[in-house]
Amino acid sequence: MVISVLVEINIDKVFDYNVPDNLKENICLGKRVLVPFGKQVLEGFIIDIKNKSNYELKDIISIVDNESILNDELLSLGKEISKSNVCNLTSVYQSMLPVGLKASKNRKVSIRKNTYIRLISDDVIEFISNTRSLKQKEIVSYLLKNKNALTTTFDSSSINALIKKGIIEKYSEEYYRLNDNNSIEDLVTLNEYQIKAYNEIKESSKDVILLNGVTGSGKTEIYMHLIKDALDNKKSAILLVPEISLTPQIIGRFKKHFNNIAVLHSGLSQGEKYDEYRKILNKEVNIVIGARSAIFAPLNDLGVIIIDEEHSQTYKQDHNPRYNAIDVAIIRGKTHNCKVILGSATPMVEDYARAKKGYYELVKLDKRANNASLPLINIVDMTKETKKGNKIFSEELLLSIEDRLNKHEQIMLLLNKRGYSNYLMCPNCGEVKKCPNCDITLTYHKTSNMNRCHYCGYADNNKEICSKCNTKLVNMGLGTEKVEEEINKLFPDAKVLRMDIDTTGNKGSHQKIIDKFMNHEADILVGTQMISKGLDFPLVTLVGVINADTILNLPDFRSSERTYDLISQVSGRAGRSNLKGKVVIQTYNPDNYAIKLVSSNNYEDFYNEEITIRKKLYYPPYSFIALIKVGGKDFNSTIKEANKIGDYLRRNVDKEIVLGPSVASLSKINNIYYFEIIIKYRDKDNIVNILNDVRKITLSNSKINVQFDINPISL
DNA sequence: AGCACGCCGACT
DNA sequence: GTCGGCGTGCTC
Repeated sequence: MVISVLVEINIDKVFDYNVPDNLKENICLGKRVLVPFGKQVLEGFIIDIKNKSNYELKDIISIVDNESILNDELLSLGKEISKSNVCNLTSVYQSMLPVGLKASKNRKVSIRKNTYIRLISDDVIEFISNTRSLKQKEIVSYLLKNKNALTTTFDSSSINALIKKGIIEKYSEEYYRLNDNNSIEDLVTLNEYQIKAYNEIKESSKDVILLNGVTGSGKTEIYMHLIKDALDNKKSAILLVPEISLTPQIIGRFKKHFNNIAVLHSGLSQGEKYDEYRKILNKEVNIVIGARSAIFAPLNDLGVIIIDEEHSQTYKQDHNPRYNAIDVAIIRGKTHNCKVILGSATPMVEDYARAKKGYYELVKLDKRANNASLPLINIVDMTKETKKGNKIFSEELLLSIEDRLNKHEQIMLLLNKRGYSNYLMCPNCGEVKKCPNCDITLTYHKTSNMNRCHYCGYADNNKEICSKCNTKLVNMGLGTEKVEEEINKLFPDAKVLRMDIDTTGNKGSHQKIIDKFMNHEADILVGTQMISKGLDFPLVTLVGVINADTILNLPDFRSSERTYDLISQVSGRAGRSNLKGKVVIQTYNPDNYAIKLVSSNNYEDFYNEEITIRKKLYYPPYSFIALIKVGGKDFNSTIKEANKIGDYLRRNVDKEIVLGPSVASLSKINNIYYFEIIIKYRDKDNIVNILNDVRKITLSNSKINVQFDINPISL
């Protein structure tokens, strides 16, 4: 017997091994095996079973698993993902699994076991009447009543004596680190709007349903009812939630109504994740709630897949394999013949377009469940404020902060940290230099002193003067740390918390900051977009967006969409209770449609504006985008290779647009130079095939490293 | 990924 | 002469 093995290292080749007779019986696709590999010993997945091979074969060493850990569905799903995302197959399989089940020779995740004792003798009654030891009598009579007992309940010498006499035996049983069996409460009944949406979902004949419900409209309750329906039909359900929203509160809400839930997210330890996953493998759960990779949960008979906050960027993995959990959900939905529900208050423009075109079902939920009013949104024109000398905070924001501090209410200040990527802006009129070809913000490169377009490679060096009003341009770039510092200066008595990548490095620190703020141990929370999602602080009555333009001016065709998303989300943080909320948005672009329309809470109008721009410039949904990144140590030879790839693509595509290569946004990392090629295309299959060819060709070129990002979430 | 092989310069 | 630098190629 010969098996094909995908070894744990990311090598783009499959290796064949011979299976010795004594192991044949337990060979199964999707199990892991231990194999000799050169001078190493590695683990790998069995991906094929056959009779012969063209190679001189070595024997496998052993079989790691008793049961397959990659079932047939995952095996073929992995192949599909590796092809459509132009990436290595091993990495796809590995990312489907928790650490404890990945192929890896140095895996160190243990199964927790409890040791028990139980009776094995038939003459127990006789033993009790004959023995003199009180302790042993106590153990035996306990076991007559209770079947088993933890070894720790009794002292070990008595236990050992009983084992020696053949009365009892020790055995061990696995247990899960996280275990809860709550009493279950009935689901809350839906209000009339929720029922209408629910019925529309149930009656739809479409595979994918976009549930567009404003914040607070009660989407979660609808999810619960859909999940219950799946369970009632003896089927299972997956619910994906952005990592950051997977708080104990939201998990608790589901556990209140359902048993048999496995939870998968990065807050768990490796062992906990391993145990949660094993609950799925052992068919002990029928609901999986988790972040991106939970889409691979090997549940059988899926009845529904729900993706909450479907516009969230976190569903796309930002390293290899760059899969998008929504795409995976749709594939799995087809295989299981179950519906995929995409929920959001601010859907991805692409998905909304698909829904409007009828590819997806569009279900709307416009009413807030608890009749809470939306906060008042004020837009402050920072060009006017700059003239008054207010650089970071506008008068209005400062006055509002002071007012809330006096009333002992809380304040959240948002500043997107990605202000890092510097751009030049006119402080007088807010003009930002854009590429004449792409309508994309130019990025200022300090080293070369040039403004560059990361899409097409356009560059100019007019960095000094605004083309509209001849004012000297300023370099934009402001961080949360600076804001915290300024607040401390201006309001020395206020207690300030800061939440960003730098203050949430340790496990649990994220939750700690949230808890502190919740307990009113601080008055002001300064943070990046991580403060914008899902948090519910009843005392927050003011939200300030320090600079709404940081995202708006990112060199990315989705920058307006993201600005709209972020501001509408953070606005939802203000006035969640009976206290009236206020939002102050500081911007140099008060007339920008994304900013204007978010203040009137009008997604539909925003969508209509955005989609015309997308159409004009042939951006998604009117095209697909593929990003090819070419990295190499030597600048000149790398650009040469990148050009070769560009030429190859231009030769092999027809109507599709190939842009670049141009210098990547991060042009040099660790002394490796990066260039980017962008393809805008319609014919998916053709491009995927060509890109897989490019990958094959470039793999043998050790001078360069080529990465593919299909439908990148940011450019 | 890790290891051998091989082709160069530097050094006791 | 020989030690060791790392670029290249191979592992069923």
